[in-house]
Amino acid sequence: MALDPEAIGKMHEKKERSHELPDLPDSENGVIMRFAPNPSGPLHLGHARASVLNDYYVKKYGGKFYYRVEDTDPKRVDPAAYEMVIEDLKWLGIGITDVIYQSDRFEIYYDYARELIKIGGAYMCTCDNNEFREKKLKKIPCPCRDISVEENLKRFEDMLAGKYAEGEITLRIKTDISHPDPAVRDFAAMRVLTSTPHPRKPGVFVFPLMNFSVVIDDHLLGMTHVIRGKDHIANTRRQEYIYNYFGWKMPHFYHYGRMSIAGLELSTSGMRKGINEGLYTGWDDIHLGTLRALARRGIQPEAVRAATIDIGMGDTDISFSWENLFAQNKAVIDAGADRYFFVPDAVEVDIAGAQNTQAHAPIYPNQPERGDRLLSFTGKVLLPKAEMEIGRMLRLKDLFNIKVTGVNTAEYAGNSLADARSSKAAIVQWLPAEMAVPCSLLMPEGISEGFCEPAVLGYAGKIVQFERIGFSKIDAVKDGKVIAYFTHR
RNA sequence: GCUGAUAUAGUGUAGUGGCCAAUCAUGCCGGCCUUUCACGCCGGCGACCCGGGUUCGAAUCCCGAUAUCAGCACCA
Repeated sequence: MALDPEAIGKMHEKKERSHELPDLPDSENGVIMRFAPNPSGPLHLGHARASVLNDYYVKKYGGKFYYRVEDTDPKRVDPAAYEMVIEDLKWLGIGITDVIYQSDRFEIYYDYARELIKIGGAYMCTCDNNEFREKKLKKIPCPCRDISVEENLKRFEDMLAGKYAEGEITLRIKTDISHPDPAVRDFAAMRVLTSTPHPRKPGVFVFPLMNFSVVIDDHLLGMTHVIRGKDHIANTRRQEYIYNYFGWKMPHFYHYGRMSIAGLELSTSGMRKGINEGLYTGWDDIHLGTLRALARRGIQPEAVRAATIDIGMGDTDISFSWENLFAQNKAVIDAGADRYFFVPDAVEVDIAGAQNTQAHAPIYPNQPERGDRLLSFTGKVLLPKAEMEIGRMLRLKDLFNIKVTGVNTAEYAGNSLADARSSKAAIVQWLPAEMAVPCSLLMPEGISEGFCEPAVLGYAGKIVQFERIGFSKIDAVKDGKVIAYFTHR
């Protein structure tokens, strides 16, 4: 079979709406990157950016992509998140090479901490946290900064032996106490935490802080490039000290700007609070920006991916636009979405003067070969209440014209489509009263109750387009009733 | 307060000194197609934050102002 290469190219052009991201340096032999979230809940749109961007380059250049679970703060671990994140990544189509749990690596961090102390790159600080902070802001070193390596090592082993209580001691990286940026001055690298047991390692009570464990792992795993949010920009500067102490090569770092989403709670803790308070039904509540909420609404991973790559990794702060995501999603789902009638806020209408007949409505107008839906007319139909203005002429789509004569009555007004056109009659969706299936359409602003075609009962889990309403994901079908989530127009 | 970053149409994005009276997508408006307010097609609307400077020439480089954001945690 001969294929026209040009035609294939065009097909791709239409499908791939997102642009190419700029090249990465030192990528000739592949890249090693990672997605390293804190397992505190399921993934949301913000995580999508981090994971998709990194994944994009690993797919582009080849190499490895680690999902590294940054569970070094037991206070911020939701055990359920371990599994949820994996599910979400799978849904998003992220190609994970390996999964690393930082909570499996405490001994490694301890070893490198000892090394760092030995080479004078870190010290064990027993100062009060607030006092240290005040000194730091005034560029004054704390007394612990000058203790000997031997004493530091002793304090370190004492810490591991449990001789210090929570908050009594901190491993600090020796940077430059008068560094112009107060954020980098002798930052903390390890601490004791006994109040919250770690879900995976209940016996551990000495925990590394992110800036320490991240450097150790990034180096050990051979990370070549790191793309992360600009909230880490100061961390990169801090981490540079550790790289330099060990003489390690730094990966290339990129920091993208902040992304806000209009009217949407994006922090995991905020969402959790809302769920606990009953404000949201769960992690997949339609009002949330979690990937599972988007999935439930009928947003496809390809659309999230395209929208994310379209945004790119610029360091400008941006406001995420639902419009752009919906446009991407529409491009993905339209061709696969069969068309059906959904009559919201339905009224039963007797139509006088019409013969019993059958309507043939195309399942997908642009592709007649997909077939028709057969809708029988026997005198009574369901119509959207909003269309029922007395005296108005309506065209029942794929059937005939009527004239509204009362709240529940209408009369036959001919078959001519041309008449309907010339009198500017609205072409409306309708249902035979006897074959209407109750259907609740959940929209962000509320639930629209109505009826849909019986065939929709067979679409559980799929997306249809309710004509004149919009795309909808059939969430559940039970007891002959349809629950649908409105996706977008 | 200190440190750093950013500033192109409603939104997102391209553009790294002349080819930019500025790209693409989305949005909006108009038209075509159509028994959906979908898809598709055609046309249109709409932007270089402000002020200096460098240069023959700046959206692109420099300085300043303003605004926004991030960090200054025993979070990530």
